[in-house]
Amino acid sequence: MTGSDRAAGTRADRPAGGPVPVLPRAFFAAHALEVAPGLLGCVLEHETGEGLVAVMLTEVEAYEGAADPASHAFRGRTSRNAVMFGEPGHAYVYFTYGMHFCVNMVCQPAGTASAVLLRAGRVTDGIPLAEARRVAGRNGARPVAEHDLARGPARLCQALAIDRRLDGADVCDPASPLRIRPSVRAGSGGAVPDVSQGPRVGISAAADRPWRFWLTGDPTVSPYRPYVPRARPKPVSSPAAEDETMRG
DNA sequence: CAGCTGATTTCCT
DNA sequence: GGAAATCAGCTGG
Repeated sequence: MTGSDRAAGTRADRPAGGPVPVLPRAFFAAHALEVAPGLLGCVLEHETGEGLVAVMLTEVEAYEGAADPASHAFRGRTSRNAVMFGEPGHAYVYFTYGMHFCVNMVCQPAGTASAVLLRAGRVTDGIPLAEARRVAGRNGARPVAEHDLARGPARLCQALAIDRRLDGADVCDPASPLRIRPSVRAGSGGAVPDVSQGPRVGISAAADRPWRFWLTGDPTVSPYRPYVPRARPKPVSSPAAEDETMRG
């Protein structure tokens, strides 16, 4: 590497001597339904000791608070969702299914819970590092297609190494390890991809609200999966085992 | 390709 | 005690 001339400088959209471009906090102070489509095309970056991985967002979902039964904040503030009630422009990271992290961008002024779930993106920087993270911890270690690196909310977090330590991180702070840059698709002069809208994925409540937004036709958008209740994990298979209370 | 299942922790009723 | 803003591996058609 040549050092000073091109360090982190593969992009020419940064004004010389100016501040690092990040989305202003006012952008996030609005309603999630307004913020969500505006996030498409923006770039989320996470810088760690391993290096930088960046993804251009291609799929998001809006969540309200008290008025949205599908929101984690629907039943009020808890230790898990506390960040959703705070200042906009911070990351709300939660852990689910015993193994996965998902990341949201907090919207609305402090006191009003609202957020946008980041569901998918296209890795634009640090592809080898993202690949290594995605195959880590697996035995078969089959290669991951480039368009699958951040296709899905938990995969996106794994590619970016986002975990609960980043819950509350300020993505509007240029000095933050996790930050978000403005859209690269606006004003480029080229064709602007269309935004599609449809129901949110994997939720049982308010499943009819079309609050999911994605870039039409983008291969990194996750497949739509409606909510389906799962059958009981272990149905009775032995006739003599009627004593279900035996576990104490 | 559609459908099902295990993994595994946090939160809520 | 059970569901959850999920994913990967496997099965069968």
